[in-house]
Amino acid sequence: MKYRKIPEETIRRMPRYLRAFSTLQSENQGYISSQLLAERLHLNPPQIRKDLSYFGAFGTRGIGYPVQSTAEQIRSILKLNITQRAALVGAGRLGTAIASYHGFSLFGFDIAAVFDNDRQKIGRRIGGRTIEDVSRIGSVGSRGIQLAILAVPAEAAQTCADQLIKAGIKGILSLSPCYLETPKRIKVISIDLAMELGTLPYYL
Amino acid sequence: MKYRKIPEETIRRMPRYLRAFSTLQSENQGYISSQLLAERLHLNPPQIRKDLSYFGAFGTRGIGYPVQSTAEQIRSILKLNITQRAALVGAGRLGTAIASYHGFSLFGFDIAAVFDNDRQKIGRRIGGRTIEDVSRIGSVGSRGIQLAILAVPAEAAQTCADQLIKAGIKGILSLSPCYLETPKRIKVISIDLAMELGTLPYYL
DNA sequence: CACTGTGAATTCCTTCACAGCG
DNA sequence: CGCTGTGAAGGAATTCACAGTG
Repeated sequence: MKYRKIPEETIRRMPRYLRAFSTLQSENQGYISSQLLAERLHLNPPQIRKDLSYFGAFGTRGIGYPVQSTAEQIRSILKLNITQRAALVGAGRLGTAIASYHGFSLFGFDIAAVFDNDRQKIGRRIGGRTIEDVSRIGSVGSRGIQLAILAVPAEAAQTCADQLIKAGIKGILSLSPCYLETPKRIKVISIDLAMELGTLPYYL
Repeated sequence: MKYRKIPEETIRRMPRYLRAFSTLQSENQGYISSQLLAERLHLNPPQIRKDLSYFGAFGTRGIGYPVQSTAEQIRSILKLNITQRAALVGAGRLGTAIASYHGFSLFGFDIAAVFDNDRQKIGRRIGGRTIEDVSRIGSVGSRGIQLAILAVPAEAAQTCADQLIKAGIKGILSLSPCYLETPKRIKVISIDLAMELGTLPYYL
């Protein structure tokens, strides 16, 4: 396909494809058609074919997509073929839940550091990591950490984000209910549970 | 404006507007222009004007939107002018974090019940509520609970969802990394932190 | 005059329909 | 033949440009 800008929405669906292909890998499936994959993911077959085709022709006509190699392809497109180290900032209840959540490893993430500003918490261990003083955030650059998960109170979020960016962080997943002011080169994904829940009553 | 279908995306932005207007209320601002609001929310002014105009003409030409009454309007559009009771299913680390998160109250949510299947946890209190046995989920209907937050392991999510729906739940916010099979009348919002994080390395 | 409200234009994304290939 | 890959069509959301109004 001649080059066309890859839609943002396609990128957002890629991890879904990867999860599906990972599952198929563990089921030892050899091939999967867009039809069958669509049923699993509740998408339309052409959507899947178009999405994947943005990155090249992975499929075999008449048969489908080879599970093994397509999984690898998607992993390398998303740069998840190498272990991605992430720092977790905030070791409160939410941070603790995240630190002990094993779902990240499927995508090759490694929560390589946990920071907090509470003297009580520093030095304690959660999810197998020792909580460090937030003042040591500057060390992430030298530790090969480019991503951060922010699970701090809204008031602290902007300050933490500033420190993280100064320390060389390139992408942030924020769970604080506020907008972060960041340079354009930094990719920020923001999730606010209350806001997501806020749309539900409308549909009642 | 003659009737036009309200875009899904507009609905998704409404809680953002509500949060902004709530803040403006507490700052005792009388009016706000789409221009200024757009700067706060990092949106374009016409976007905001169009979104709000789907629900009627709330603004005053030459001045802007009256903070107090627009906030009330949005609250009633989203059905957040009345207290919305929600059940939390799963009192693990994530559930505990959610139970003690105060951000929901800004939108008028009340976590009115917490369920878990772990005998160890039943009877204990988190976030001011007593954890109930998941077998009592059927009681939500009679307790005026129409919404649920699902924070259980992926394996348990579908079963819980089925029980919730049988009990009369109309909307679900799921934090489990899996697709829920539900009747079309049920609104489901699904958030998978690992998948959200999964897009970040792509942009590095 | 400064703002909102809104058709029209544009951009973006999805779906279709079928050509192309194993 | 059965599937993928893709240009073209269709649909949805955003942005523009300006008419309308307190």
